[in-house]
Amino acid sequence: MGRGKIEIKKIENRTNRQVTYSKRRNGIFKKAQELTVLCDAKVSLIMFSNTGKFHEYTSPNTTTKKIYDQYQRTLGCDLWSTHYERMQEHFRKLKEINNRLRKDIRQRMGDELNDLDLDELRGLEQKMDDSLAVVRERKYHVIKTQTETYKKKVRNLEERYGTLLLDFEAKCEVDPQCGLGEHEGDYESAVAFANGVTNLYSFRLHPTHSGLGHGSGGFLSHDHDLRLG
Amino acid sequence: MGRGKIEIKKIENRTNRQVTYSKRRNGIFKKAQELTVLCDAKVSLIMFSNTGKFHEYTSPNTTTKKIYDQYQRTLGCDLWSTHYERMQEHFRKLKEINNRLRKDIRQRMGDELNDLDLDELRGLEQKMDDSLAVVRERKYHVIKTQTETYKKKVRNLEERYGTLLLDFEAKCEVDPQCGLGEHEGDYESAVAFANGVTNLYSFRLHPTHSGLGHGSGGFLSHDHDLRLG
DNA sequence: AACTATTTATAAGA
DNA sequence: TTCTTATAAATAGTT
Repeated sequence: MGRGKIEIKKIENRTNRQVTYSKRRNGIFKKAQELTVLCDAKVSLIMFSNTGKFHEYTSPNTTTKKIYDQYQRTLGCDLWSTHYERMQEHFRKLKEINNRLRKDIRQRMGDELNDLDLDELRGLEQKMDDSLAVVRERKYHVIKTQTETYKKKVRNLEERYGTLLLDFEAKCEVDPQCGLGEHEGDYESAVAFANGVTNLYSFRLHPTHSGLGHGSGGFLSHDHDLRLG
Repeated sequence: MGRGKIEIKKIENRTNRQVTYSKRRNGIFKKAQELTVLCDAKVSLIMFSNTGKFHEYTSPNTTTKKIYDQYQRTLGCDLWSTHYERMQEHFRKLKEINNRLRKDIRQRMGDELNDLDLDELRGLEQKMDDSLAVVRERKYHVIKTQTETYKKKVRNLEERYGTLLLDFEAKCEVDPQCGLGEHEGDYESAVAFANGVTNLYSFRLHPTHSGLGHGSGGFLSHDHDLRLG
């Protein structure tokens, strides 16, 4: 219908194709609208041009979604249903796992023990006992590591302080006027420092204290708050 | 286009409407197909007649679902997207909860303790210790209950057996021919049964056994397998 | 379903 | 793009 008959095959001229698309698109939309009115039909017409441009016609009194829902009902579902069902299945599994985990935790917390029989209770107790041992072990390890670290720091500081003190003593012998009055008689402790003899240091500075307590045993007691830093 | 011009309004004659629907439907489908070829477009055309009959045209090399996906992408979501996104959000939350639960369990099992500091370790230990106490308590309770139940059953059976024995003795006195030879001299144990004196029964029937052991203490030991039924 | 007189759509040109 | 118009195509009413 036009000045000349055309063959139904892709129009190679870009402009021409676009013009034809535009014209025929309007033609189809008009026909769809007419069909809707004349025959009281529901139509959903979605088009994407070669260039990705989108146009649609949907009969009044309905929506694209409604038509698609009806489409799916008519064809006995599809489109989303498989995807949807897979999601539902995934949900189901996740929830199941979740519930198992929750139950496990609740049992390990001592709730919800009522449906466990004696064997299961003994198994649970055993597991928890083992796990508790691991946690204790780990805690002791952390305490030990921290203690060692601080011991080393203290020793290092003591040594450096002792060395400094010795340097001062030496300097005072050469120049008696250097005036470290308040340190007189500290030579002994300075030597001790230099050798890292902590107990002497502790005893001399705080004769009423029992020292830092390292190596005195019992520091692994789990009721003993040993935060060191 | 036809013998006469028609007004675009619903055709009231049912047959006429149906015929027109059929003719024009084919017309639109043909136009859609031509558009697809001429302009290299993608078309999805879904129609429901007045009577609910369904027809569709979809361009080759595509599917209704593909076109709808593109449709939604183009319109920036809709139709399913909100639902879909809600599902995704739900998924995310479930997974997160799941991971928290898993981590909690792993820590309670003694794995993955490395990122806990001393305080957290002490807290965990305390929790596990408390929970373990609850589990032990529950186990002891189950053991106790089971033991009590079986004790009662044994007592009840003893009593019924004893009563039966007494009845027999009485019957034999009235009719000495009743011939319970193998039970002669059992009167004493029968009375004992009737009074529920288990130890006597046990002792007389199995003089080398120490009885059922109830009330002997130590049966609450958790290393003692006490399955009773 | 086929026919066909007419209306409508549109290809090509402006 | 849009308008024009000659012509192809669609189709309303009829058979």
